[in-house]
Amino acid sequence: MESNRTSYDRIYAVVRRIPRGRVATYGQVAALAGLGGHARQVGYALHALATERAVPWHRVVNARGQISPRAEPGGDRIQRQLLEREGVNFDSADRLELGRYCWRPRNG
DNA sequence: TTTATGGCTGTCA
DNA sequence: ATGACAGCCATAA
Repeated sequence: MESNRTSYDRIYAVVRRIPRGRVATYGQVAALAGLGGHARQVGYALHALATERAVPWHRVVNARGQISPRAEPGGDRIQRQLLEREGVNFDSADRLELGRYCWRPRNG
């Protein structure tokens, strides 16, 4: 069990489980990480990450299916590029269809 | 110990 | 459909 690890590590573990071409919302990741409801914490964890490349942080978007304006300049732009590179299409509103790309994790 | 911040979310108009 | 406001809480200094 990863219970010993910190919440951040749990979040990273969940994000790492997100398959390519799929996206998950912060709330979803939080719930899967056992933080249920603390979606924000996920954002902080990913922000604290900022160096790990082993975590597909770019596959995490907000509940609106949109990329949140991040602190780092151009960061959101990079995220979009990475997603498009994985086959995720964005519309004119810079959004993606959650019902289409939303990651559907199985029981576990 | 306290203070400040933040890659969110849900509700209301 | 979009725009605006407040709330919640862990991490870092």
